[in-house]
Amino acid sequence: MQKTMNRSHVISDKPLPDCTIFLLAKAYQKAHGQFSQQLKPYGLTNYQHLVLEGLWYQDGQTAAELGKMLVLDKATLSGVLDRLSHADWIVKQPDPEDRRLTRLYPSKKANDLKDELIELRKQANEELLSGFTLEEQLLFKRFLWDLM
Amino acid sequence: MQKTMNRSHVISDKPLPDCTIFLLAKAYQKAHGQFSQQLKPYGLTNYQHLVLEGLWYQDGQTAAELGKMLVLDKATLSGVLDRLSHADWIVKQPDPEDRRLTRLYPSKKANDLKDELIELRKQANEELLSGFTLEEQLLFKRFLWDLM
DNA sequence: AAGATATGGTTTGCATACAAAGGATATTGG
DNA sequence: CCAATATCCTTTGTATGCAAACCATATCTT
Repeated sequence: MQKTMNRSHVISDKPLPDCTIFLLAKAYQKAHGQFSQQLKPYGLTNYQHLVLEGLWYQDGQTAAELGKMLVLDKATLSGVLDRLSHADWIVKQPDPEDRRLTRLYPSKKANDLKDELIELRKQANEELLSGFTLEEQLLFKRFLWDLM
Repeated sequence: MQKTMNRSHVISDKPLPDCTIFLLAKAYQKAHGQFSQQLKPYGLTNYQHLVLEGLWYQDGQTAAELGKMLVLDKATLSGVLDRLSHADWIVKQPDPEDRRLTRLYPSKKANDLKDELIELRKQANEELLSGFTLEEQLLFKRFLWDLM
């Protein structure tokens, strides 16, 4: 019932070591998990934080614009925005010129925590890459960037 | 400390380019999306395929063992296994020695498609990394590996 | 052996991801 | 000017991801 070990040359008893998709998933899983822990005290999720950063970068955006910028599906974004506005992190304001549009703004509560929350992300990134040299970090980010 | 070039130096009108967590998420999003498209004709999802690979690598595993191997939460795995067995991709067999355990086996249907499905993953990985040199590919995988 | 504890697996609850359909609101073409 | 079409956003349905609560079943302790 054992079928030799044709493929999947094991590295330290883990399988699929040659599957980059798997590695990507797990690297993301780890980064996501770490950051979400740090966001917990604020009652924010990763995507909610991401949306806030998007709005700090450019407020008054419509949901569609934000979705393009953050590469988020409209359906996904719709729910995130809903929870963000209910928790008073953002304000949804219908565009008077085109009533299909909803323009988005960070709330006062969000702006009061802006510096703190941006710093939090920076530190999370540094922590994530702390095992790499500066050169490796740049190379790694370039690789990720090129994948998109 | 070293907060030279602040954040968000825009590259081609996209924000947060210095956020590795974001880049990781999007790289994963892309890889995941591509592979899931290729799996669609088989009626399999990425995680379902992953579980099958895990069982081909070592069948008769318990859900807990598989979860450790694939770094999947047991709650998540529970649902995946349920759908896999309902669609006749795997067989759940309670362990007679310890009735808490459920041992998992690929079904005949799964084994008949084994080579095809493994090849599919290989090609998806090659496609994903096709823009990189062989050296870059190795380096990139090493980086991902080191993150875990 | 009985109670406490540990382990395996499922279920629940909430937050995504994404396809697909739907509703409201422009815009456009004849 | 109106029907066809396009756009924005929401809703629905399925598949995760993970924490937490929950059974059932060992195992350990006394």
